[in-house]
Amino acid sequence: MPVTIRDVARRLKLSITTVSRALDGYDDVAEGTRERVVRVARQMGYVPSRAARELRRKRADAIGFIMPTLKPRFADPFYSEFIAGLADEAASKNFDLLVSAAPPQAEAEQAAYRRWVQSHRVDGVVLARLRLKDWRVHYLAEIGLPFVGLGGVRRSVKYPRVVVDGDTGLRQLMAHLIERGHRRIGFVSAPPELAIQAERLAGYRAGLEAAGIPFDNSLVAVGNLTNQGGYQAAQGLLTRPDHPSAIIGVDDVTAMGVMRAVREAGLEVGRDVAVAGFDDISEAENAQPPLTTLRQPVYDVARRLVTMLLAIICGETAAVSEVVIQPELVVRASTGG
Amino acid sequence: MPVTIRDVARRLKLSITTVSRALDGYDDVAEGTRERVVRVARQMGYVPSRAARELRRKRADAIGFIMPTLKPRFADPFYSEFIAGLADEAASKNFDLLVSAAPPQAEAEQAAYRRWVQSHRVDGVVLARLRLKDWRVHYLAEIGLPFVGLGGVRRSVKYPRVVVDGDTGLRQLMAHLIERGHRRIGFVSAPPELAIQAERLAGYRAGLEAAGIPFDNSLVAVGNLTNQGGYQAAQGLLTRPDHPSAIIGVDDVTAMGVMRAVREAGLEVGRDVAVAGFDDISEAENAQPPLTTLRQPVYDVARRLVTMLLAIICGETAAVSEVVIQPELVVRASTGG
DNA sequence: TTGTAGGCGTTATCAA
DNA sequence: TTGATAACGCCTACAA
Repeated sequence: MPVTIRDVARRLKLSITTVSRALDGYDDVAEGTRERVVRVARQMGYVPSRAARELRRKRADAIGFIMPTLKPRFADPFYSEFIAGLADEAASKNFDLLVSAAPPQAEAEQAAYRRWVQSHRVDGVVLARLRLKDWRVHYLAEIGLPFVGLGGVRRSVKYPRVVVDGDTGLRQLMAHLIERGHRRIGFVSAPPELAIQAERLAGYRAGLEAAGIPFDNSLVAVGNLTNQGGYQAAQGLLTRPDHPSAIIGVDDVTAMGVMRAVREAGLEVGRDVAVAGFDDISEAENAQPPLTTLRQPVYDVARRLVTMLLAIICGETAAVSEVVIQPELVVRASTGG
Repeated sequence: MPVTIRDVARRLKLSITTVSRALDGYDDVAEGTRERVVRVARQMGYVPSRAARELRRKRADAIGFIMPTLKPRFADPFYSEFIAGLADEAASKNFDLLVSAAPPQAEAEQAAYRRWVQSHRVDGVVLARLRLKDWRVHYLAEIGLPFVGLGGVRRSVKYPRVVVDGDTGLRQLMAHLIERGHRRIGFVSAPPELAIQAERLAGYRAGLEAAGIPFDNSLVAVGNLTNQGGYQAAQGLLTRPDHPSAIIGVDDVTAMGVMRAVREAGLEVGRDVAVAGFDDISEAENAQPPLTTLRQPVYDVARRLVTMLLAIICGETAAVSEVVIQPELVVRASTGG
């Protein structure tokens, strides 16, 4: 049986009210009493019951994150780092992190969010992999559950977010490739419904335009953010006689698949075909050849998101509602660096 | 304001007792009443408050997992898949998964576990990356919080676990390499305090013995389960004139670092030096050359662990307390396959 | 500055 | 088969 606030009060011959207030740092408690209370409470190993507190305060002291998973096998390295960031920042503020998993846009995804919302299990959620039309945004806004998003469209519903500027990032990357002499640059995209896709494709197109190169739709192949998807899409691009001399993957995982396709086509990455990605997962640096990419500070972004979310939950209506982070172009050998 | 059990009772002109019992499926409720209760409750959108239930039942309906992280950057692909498995299985049983992160053996790790334990935030925890002497095992056993472990020593305290048989796995891998003609086989280990390390090293040694090759301690280099660690350790092994003709990484992440070192030494993986790992993370398959490894069904292992844990929590003292899973040798080009 | 008491939404005990 | 009622542990008006 854990020690409760009553036990502490009894021991001190004080009321539970006083103990409670002393522990919570109210200023209407005599300094001497507060010290005694704090000392004895700690010594007795008192820890408030979160269930009771939650019931009373109607706050779960927890936030949630639902990982977008694609069966049967899911191991996007992005998310382990992301979750570590969420967890660390939440813990530092004495919040817990609940994690669930669901395939995007499936019924299971709705069920997962609803489960938390309806049972008041979390005080807020972090959204990742936002879609251009995302039911989650409308749903959460409507029911009034605090949430923040990693990326997302700027037009529609406004919500607090951290945006890693894929548009600008891709312009830089394009400039880099064009400077290297590439004119036919392929792009293996994400599913079109994703916000990052729209943003990064825009950057890709802007990069072409800036160099006066006309956009050629046949150089864009659709992937699915997996290695396999990147591989297949790149194969399509490479089997053509006039294949592109450079291919950008919308993320690193995709780009790794692209590299595989290039090699299997009997071409050398970095010499015959330049390849680049987005994220800078650890795999990128250790690839052969190392992958040029746009680095995204995933861990820090995650912490930042939690900071923003907790500010909302705790009622500090922070003015900052959109943080834009510039990805860093990391040039490696895959683009002949 | 969410609808409570009182609202449902009032609407039905029943007592909250009856409603509660009807919803929980007790058999002392008239069939007709139960149907009405269930229908109306659903129609009113009633969802029990988890906080209240938790307070009353003294069960959190949640399990916890603390990711072992190494700052400043953490992105072990193993854990995103692992967490997906934990989350899916937990959700299917209507449990939530709490995730935290802490560097192994640091003070923060103790703090993280204690936080959950003392405030009764979780009904049980899943342990990964067990150490030979692991304070967590003793701590949890002592306070009586249910837990299960992925791997771990067999001798000491008994606890329910899933073991991926690294010993047998490494024997197979060794047999494969020896059959390929390798006699000088290096091993880049994990930190010695880890249980998987002891187990896999034992398999390595047994493999040597089976072939009548004497154990040479200088062929074992210490890594740290990171790419960088594998890289540096392998460098040490490769700078010697009589370098090994094959090097095993204690896990895939390590092996990827080994491959990098081999290439940088001007040698070709698979031809000059064979490399193999353990886990079969997606990176392994897509590596250049693809990495021979021992496949571990991470997602399924995670689900299994949760199943075992929930059985304990729910009082079904399942007889099965140790599940042994055989890893599958996947031969790829990195060992000249 | 401290204490009394009511209630958060459930479940469980005991009567009816 | 159903209904009062008492906890569970905490917070917070309000009273002293």
